[in-house]
Amino acid sequence: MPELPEVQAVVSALAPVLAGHTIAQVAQRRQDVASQHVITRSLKGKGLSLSPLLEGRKITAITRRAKRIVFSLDDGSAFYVHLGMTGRLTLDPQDELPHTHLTLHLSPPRGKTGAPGTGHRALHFSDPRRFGKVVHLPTGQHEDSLGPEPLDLPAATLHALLQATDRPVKPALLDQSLIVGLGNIYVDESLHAAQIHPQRKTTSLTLPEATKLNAEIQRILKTAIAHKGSTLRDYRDAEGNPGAFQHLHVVYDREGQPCKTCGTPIQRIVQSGRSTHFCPTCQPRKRPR
DNA sequence: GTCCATGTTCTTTA
DNA sequence: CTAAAGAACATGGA
Repeated sequence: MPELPEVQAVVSALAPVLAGHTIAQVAQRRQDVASQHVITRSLKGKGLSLSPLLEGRKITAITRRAKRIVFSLDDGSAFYVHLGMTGRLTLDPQDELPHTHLTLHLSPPRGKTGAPGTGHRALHFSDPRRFGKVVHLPTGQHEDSLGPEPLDLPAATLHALLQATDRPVKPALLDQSLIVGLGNIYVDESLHAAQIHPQRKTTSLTLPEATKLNAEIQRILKTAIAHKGSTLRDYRDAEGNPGAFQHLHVVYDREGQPCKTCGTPIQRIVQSGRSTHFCPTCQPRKRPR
C-alpha cells in the first residue's frame, strides 16, 4: 500500500509528534523483522536485535527517502522502516493489531512532560505479509542504489534517465534505481494523465512527452499527498485513518469501468508480472497528430 | 479450491 | 552486457 504519498502521510503524522522523544524500550517480537544495512549481499540475514542499538537513543528527525521512513538518532546512526505491501506504523493504538512485530516505547523530551498529549508513546509496527522491514543504518552508511526523488526532479533529467534505458515505460518507472517513490497505482495514473501508453519504449519518448510525464507525476503525487494517499485495502496512516485519493483514481483498479476522461472501458494488461491499467483511447500506442 | 494484492529481490531466460 | 519474465517471500480477501 505504501507508495510515496502514503509513506509521506505517515511521516507527516509522526514527525511533529515523535521528534525529540527517546526510545526507552524496544519490544521485538520477531528477530527477522530487522536487519543491518549491508552493501554486500552475502551476509544478509537472519535478523538483528534492535534494543542494544536503539534503547537510550533520542530521535532527532523522522523523514522520508523514497518509500522509506527514516528515523535519525542522536548518535549519528539511523534506521528506516519500509512498509512493504501491508506494513503499518501505528501510534498508541487502542487495541494492538495482529502481526505486530515491533513496538518502540518512547519517552517525551525533558521539560515537556505534563503538557497535554506529551506523555509516553508507543509506536507499533505491524505487517501481516512481512514484506516490510526495519533496517539499521550505522553512522555514515546511508544511500544505496536509489534513484532521485520525483517531486523536485527537472524534466530534462527524467528525459535523460528514460533515454538511458530501453524498456517499456511502465516497468521503468517502477524501478526504484531509476526514480523512487512510484508504485503500481501512481505509475498507472501518471501515464494516463500524460497520455502515454504503458508499453511505449522509454527511448521513444520525446522531450515534450517526458516533460508532460514529469509534470503529471508531480501533480498526481502532490494531489495524493493532499488526500493522504490511497487506501485500497490495508493502508492506514499512523492514526489509523484511510487515505482518500482512491476515489480520484482514473485507471487504477478500474478494469472494464469507463475512463473518467473519455468513457472508454479501462483495460488491464500484465507487464513484468504486475497489473497495468490504462485507457486505450487516452493512451494510444502512437501519438495522435 | 482459485486468483489477486499499494513491493522488493533473486534467478532464469533471451 | 542488458533486460524481460518468473518466482519467491507470507497472508488474507474475494
